[in-house]
Amino acid sequence: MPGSPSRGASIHLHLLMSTQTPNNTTIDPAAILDARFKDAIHAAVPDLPIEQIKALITPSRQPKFGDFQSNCAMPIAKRFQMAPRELAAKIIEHLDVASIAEPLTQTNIAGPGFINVTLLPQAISDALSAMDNDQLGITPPDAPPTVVVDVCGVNLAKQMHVGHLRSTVIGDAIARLYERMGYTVIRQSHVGDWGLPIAMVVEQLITVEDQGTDLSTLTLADLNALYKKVQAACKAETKALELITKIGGHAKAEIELEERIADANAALEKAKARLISLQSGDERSVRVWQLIYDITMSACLSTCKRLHANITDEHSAGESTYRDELGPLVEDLIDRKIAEEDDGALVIRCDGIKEPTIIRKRDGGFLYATTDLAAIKRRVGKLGGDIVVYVVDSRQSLHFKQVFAAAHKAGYDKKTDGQEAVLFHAMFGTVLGEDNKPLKSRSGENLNLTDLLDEAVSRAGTTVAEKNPNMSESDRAPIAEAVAMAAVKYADLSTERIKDYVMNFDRMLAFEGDTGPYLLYALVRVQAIFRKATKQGIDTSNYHSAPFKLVEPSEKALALMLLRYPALIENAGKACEPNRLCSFAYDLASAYGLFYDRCPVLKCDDEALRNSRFRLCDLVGRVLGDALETLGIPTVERM
RNA sequence: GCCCCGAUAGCUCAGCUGGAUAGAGCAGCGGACUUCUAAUCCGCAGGUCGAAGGUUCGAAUCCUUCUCGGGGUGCCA
Repeated sequence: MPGSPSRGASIHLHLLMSTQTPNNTTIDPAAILDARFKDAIHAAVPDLPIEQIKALITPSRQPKFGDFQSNCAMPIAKRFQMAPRELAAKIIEHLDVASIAEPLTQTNIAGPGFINVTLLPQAISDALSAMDNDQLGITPPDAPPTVVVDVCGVNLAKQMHVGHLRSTVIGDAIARLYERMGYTVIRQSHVGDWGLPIAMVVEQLITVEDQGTDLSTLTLADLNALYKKVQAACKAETKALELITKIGGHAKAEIELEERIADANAALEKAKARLISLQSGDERSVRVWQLIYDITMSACLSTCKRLHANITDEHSAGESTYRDELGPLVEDLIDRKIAEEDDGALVIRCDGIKEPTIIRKRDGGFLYATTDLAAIKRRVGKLGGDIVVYVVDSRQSLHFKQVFAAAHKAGYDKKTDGQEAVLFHAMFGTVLGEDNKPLKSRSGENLNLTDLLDEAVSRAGTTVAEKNPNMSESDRAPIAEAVAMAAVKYADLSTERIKDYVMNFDRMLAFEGDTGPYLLYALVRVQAIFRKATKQGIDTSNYHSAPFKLVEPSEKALALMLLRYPALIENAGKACEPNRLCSFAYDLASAYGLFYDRCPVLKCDDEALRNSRFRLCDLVGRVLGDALETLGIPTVERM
């Protein structure tokens, strides 16, 4: 599809049509208003086809305009050459919102034709009561689609760095959002565990083992150092040689370079030979490879666990697991004339994409596009994915555009029932250094993920100790850990994922303002009220069924905020944008902050009002807790 | 060359299908703790939404051109 939007908002449209059934039992005032306005518009403008009617209901920006507004009158008036305010009046005449909103009159029409609606307090209370259940008002679809989420994607013999943080944290959050919506979610970590770079490391390890080194004590840090070393050793500096030869004169330098290049080429040849022995199942090669795999995955999965990311061994589907599928897959593509030979290589050409997708090199080797095609085939055909989301660096955008198109051409995006899966690259921005340049792993010192997390915990520990001088060290440690993870993860999740990301310790580990710790703190304050109540002997057994009484503006604002939760989860999930949920969580916490300041709970003399506030606090705590859980951010009971 | 992405307050960022006076946080200034946890709350100040055109009742948002920055671009992953 030429000119298709690269932003993900509309990716699931066809899916929505097929799986989403309108919920008639909704209590969400915004949804009710939407339905009622559509009816009224239809009555007022019968010529407008029903499927084109949009009620355009949005929360009002300012309290003086009421709680919600409909912006429907202006575009319709434009289309039918009517006066918008007159049309608005006509819509109001046909509008039946008596059960949930204050009666609408001419004074509700403002500006060019906005229709302002103020909800009845009872309607807000009823809606809150209705959402006060285990699901917090979120209803799963009747036939839940299956979503495969490509996350994490670590490489063997390499420590996780900040780029993996993004894929892991954002990917896990997207998976959690889908799970929260009731979809079936399958996480897949496409581990880079195959190919020449790994063979280089295997070759090197076998060499040092022959020299007497005990491999059983190796750590991931050792492997990482080794990886860099062999990468450098195999890199032939042919360009430098050309340059020196061109300038001429430096005979000695020229000879040195030639020697180095010869060494590099020799190392490369040995690595290639090792790759072949590895691929053919040579016992020793495989044993060393397995050792590298185990060391890497053990370290990375424990980092995932520490990050509170639900990525485990069962989610790992390394490139090596596709090795036996690549040959047959390529044969299939040749047989069906989807792939063609070009200059010795095998390529797939797709309409609208200039660059062909190379799936087999001239020397017969396969490439990462080949593996990714096999992955799509497995994820759609075998795992039954209706949606496959790739949470990968934006620099891979052309690659995925090619692979998706190639998969489509080959029909690998068709499920067994013939339905086409939605393939979506949920790209995220490059991690930049303080100098605004991409952090390259080559130049990278001190930016591996474990160091970052340790630093975060250390800083959090200092703050926790300051705030809780009387708390024991053993009590402080888990709090510091949770606060640190909340800070790091929220910093990563709260910005628009497509934008480049400037790596900044102070910002990432800040504990004040719009941060993860702020959200934890808000939750702690909710919970503290109930603890204190018990301590003071205040009865909290009756609030669960207490009617909501929304007296103060701040508690009404808090209530309206809560009601937005179910729709927000759905929108954030379908767009694969966890940052929207972050915004919501922050807004909710802020609304609670104001409520907390303005509305005493324990000291409230009116028992009915006190119970209402208890119930409101309880609901805030559960929604905020649910939002944090959906983001994958750990919580604490005190801090 | 071609393709993709970005540009909003001093700094870091929000801004959902075009809506009313563009919002937060940090930094700055001024207030609020014998009070449900002050990791908090309130107020002040801070803007030519990169530039110029266009579309219309209405544009940070859509279209065109341009500037700057980043990335990618046939045999690495």
